[in-house]
Amino acid sequence: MKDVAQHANVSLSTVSYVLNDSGPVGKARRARVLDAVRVLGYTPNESARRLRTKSAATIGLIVPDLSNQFFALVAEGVESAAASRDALVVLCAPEAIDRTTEYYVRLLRSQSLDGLVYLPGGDGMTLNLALALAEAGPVVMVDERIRGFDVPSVVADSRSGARQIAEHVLSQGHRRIAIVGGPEALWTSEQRLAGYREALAGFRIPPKDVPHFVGDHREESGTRAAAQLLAESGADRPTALLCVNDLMAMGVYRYCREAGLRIPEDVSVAGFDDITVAGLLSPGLTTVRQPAREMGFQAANLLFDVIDGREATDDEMVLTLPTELIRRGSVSPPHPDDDEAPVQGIGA
Amino acid sequence: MKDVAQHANVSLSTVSYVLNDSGPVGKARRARVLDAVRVLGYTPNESARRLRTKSAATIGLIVPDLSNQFFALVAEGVESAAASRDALVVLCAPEAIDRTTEYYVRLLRSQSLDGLVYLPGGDGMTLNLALALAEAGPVVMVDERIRGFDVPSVVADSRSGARQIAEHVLSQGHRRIAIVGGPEALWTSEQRLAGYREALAGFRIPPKDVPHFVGDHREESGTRAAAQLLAESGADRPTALLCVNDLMAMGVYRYCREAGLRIPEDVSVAGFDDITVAGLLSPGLTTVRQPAREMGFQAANLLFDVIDGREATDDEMVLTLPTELIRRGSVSPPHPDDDEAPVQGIGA
DNA sequence: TTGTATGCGTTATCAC
DNA sequence: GTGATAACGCATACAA
Repeated sequence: MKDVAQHANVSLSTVSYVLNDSGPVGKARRARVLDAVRVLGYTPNESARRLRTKSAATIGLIVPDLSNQFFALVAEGVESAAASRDALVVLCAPEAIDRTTEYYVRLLRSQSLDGLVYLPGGDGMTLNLALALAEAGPVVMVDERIRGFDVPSVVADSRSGARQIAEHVLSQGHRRIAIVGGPEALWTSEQRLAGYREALAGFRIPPKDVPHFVGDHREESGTRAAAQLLAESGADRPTALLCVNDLMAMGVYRYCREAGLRIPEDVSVAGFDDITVAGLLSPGLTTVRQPAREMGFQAANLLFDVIDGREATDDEMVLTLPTELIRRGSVSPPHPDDDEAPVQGIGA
Repeated sequence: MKDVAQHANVSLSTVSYVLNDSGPVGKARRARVLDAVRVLGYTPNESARRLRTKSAATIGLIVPDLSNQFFALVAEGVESAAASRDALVVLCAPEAIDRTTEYYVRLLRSQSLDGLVYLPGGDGMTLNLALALAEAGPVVMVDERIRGFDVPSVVADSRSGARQIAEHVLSQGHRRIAIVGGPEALWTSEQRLAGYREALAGFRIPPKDVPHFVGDHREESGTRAAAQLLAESGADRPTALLCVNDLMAMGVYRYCREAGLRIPEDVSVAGFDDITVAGLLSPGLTTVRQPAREMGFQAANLLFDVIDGREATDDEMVLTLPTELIRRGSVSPPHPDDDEAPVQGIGA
């Protein structure tokens, strides 16, 4: 920068002025400076700028698991929003190494990140973490909320989505339903459960009659769920499985394939998320679409608003994006005559 | 830090010394400093440190598309390696906004990133970009290489993987094969093509007899490929499709489903990557597994080696990880009697 | 409108 | 062993 000033015969401040037009400067001089910048191939040193301004034009993104396409899409949305504002995104995928709350707080402070987009994973400790984080700097949450602690957040309308898909399943005639849920601490798990239950209640089915498996959102956990819920092949076996995400529904598919159960003839399956594969499974997975990329995008924008002081930080600001029921082949009316028991009857 | 020094009754240099043990310091004083750090909750200012040391403990990751699970896994690997060395990863997903070569160069320089892991996408301009980048700082490539310009890179053994899967298909009896390729500029496309051709040559099938569609690695492109390659239902219609990645194979599945073609009865399909969904499709997709996470991990480690001067930067250092053929249901012997023409014959 | 001077929080080079 | 002190590259209050 010194060189630039010299090359343009101006002082350092003048250069600084034109670079951030933070001060008035004559046309001629400005041109000279710009020229010098180009000629010398000058690139401002962001580290110095940060040190001086305390702001980094950089946000952090905490995401549990990039191999889950839903999360990956949220990440893309965040990146995209950041990019459109020339901000950087530093990626934190805690899955690999175990990071402590302290780690993130230090990250936020020591790197002088402007803020954090926080997409809580499956584990616990989210509350403490969020608390500590929000204290250390601006934080907005995506896809999840934490009860009792209101940071701004953008979520999808899980509850209504869950209600819709459950109603769809019920309206097909299913009455023996089981739920493959997510980690109990999560707001989304709770919301979707609530949505399911609303629908169930509408059909006068008491919660006690609805088995509930607690999964962890991963495929393998869906397989375990199916193994447990579909094990007994008696008349009590559920005819439909409501899964709180597509990955676990895929796990159910896997189990069914291995167990020789047909979808949807033997059991109907419903998912949540509408990740790409949902449409490619056979049969296609009936699910609820969440606008993943959009959620990430909005979340980042919200964060920038908070950072720029356009929103009150401690406001209980929550953006709820609409979900959409996607009907495909994995849900059909139940076929009682395909159940083992009746089959025996026929055989007799 | 000043506060810490004061609280511990030592000078700033002493504090600095204990914090990076970059100098000898008495036990008592060291203890006092550490204590003060804890009490005051001191967090070093990384911006200042960077300014001073010119090193950021931060690398950049350029990745084309996070919604492709293969890329997402590579990203996870990179993140994981970085995390284990307490380094940060800034994410760049160029898909969203169009970034110029210049942008990345400036990124590398102005943010004083220590280096870049570069995973080229589908588009062109990779050569110029890589050139400019490598000039601006340490760069290692993952999954791809650029001919004529040797930066260190870690790749999977695409060629041998492609040969294996093609041989598998051929050994099932297929002779009318078509290829769903990737962007022609990419090294992987070329390698896989070469692998296919080696196998084909082994079975005395001239390249001219093998239709070749140029895709872009995205699912939709696979659908188009299938539409084109499988359009004519005559005796010339290929009985097997070799796809250079799973996403496009999924596109083929989609086309087949909509066109009423059965897999593998009417057409066998082979993929590449072995992303999660490959095993969940019906029938399972026969494909070649690439160690995606491992590739990212190794790439980041290689980058750190280069940064730390443990490897010659301009060395043609390339790490080739093994691939593995995964046989599932999407490839079976051809069923000539299922072809339309013979069917007519039978009907007559 | 433009230049000068100071400080941001660290590290590193010296003397002590 | 330890402590002053000078950069690092930039932004800005203030003087000119």
